[in-house]
Amino acid sequence: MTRRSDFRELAAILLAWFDQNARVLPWRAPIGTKRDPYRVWLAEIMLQQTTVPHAAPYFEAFTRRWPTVEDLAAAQDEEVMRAWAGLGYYARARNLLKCAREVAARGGFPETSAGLRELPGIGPYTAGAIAAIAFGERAAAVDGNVDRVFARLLALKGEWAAEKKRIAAEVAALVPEERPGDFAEALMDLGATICTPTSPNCMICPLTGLCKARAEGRPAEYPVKPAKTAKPVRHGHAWVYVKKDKVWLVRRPPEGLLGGMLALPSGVWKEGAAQEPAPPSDADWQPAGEVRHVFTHFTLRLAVWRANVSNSPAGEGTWADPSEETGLPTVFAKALALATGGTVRRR
DNA sequence: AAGTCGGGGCC
DNA sequence: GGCCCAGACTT
Repeated sequence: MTRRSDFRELAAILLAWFDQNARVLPWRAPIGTKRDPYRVWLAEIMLQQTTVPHAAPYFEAFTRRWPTVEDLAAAQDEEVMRAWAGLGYYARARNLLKCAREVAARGGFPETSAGLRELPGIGPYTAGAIAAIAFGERAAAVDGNVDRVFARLLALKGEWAAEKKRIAAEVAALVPEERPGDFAEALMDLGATICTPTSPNCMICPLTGLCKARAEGRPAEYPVKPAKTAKPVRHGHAWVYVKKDKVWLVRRPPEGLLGGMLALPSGVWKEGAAQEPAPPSDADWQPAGEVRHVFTHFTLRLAVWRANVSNSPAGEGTWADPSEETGLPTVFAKALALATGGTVRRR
């Protein structure tokens, strides 16, 4: 464990840097002013494994449409899933609604990290971030930025899972009594703007004098992470029923990949060789091309088919205007654009 | 500890 | 093409 004296000035240095260099972001408020727990929570959920530029317009749309947690709790599931389309990791949206309803029922957010941790979709990082930023608790918020910053500060070379545990302990010990939320955001801003993954700008880093990786001269070589396994390829087919200017959309089952989302009819996607096309019903199916889409743990090659019909297919579904439809996950938006000659609509 | 779960920008 | 990103949840 690092001796506390090594880093005893770290928080003060970082906060002074933050006072001059804090990013201005939609979910933030001027330093020293009170933060709305609902907005902090919503932003933290949207930002899980998601970049700031990607999440920002969704945050604006959600807070405009549902200004309070009670508003969101009263929303229809389908409306929230539609509004989340394109943001990814759709279990977040499902948990977002569960969480909003629990919070509305209990009359507000828990005000401690331990209490927040009990809510769906709130893990160790998010609980710490909300507790520190919205409630001023002396809690640590260790995200990917903070892991990287401390891997470099300490020049950690060991097994990554073990090093992350050590980092969590180090950061927890360094959170100041005053301004714990600013400390959390300062570390994230430092990681996002200076101590970046591939080319850290040590020349302007306020912590350069404390950084062991910098002293070694090779900061970009940290953190040392295990090699990732190759993605397999899965093949599938998607079926675009066209009736006049409308297309047939279905809703996916509530759990699993793209769970609860609007979708094109699409069979099971299998690893290995391309499958024989097996349309859900007979029609004059014409090939529209292939969509390649990369998911977290596999690559999909989706053959897209189109047929003009005059009646609705069997089963649950709705006719939608493809030029106006914004509720589809990206893979289906791409497939639909291919079949209809349109473009992928995104906010 | 490993696998599941999205999407997009950057190198 | 691989990497990363304000990670959580399940097994």
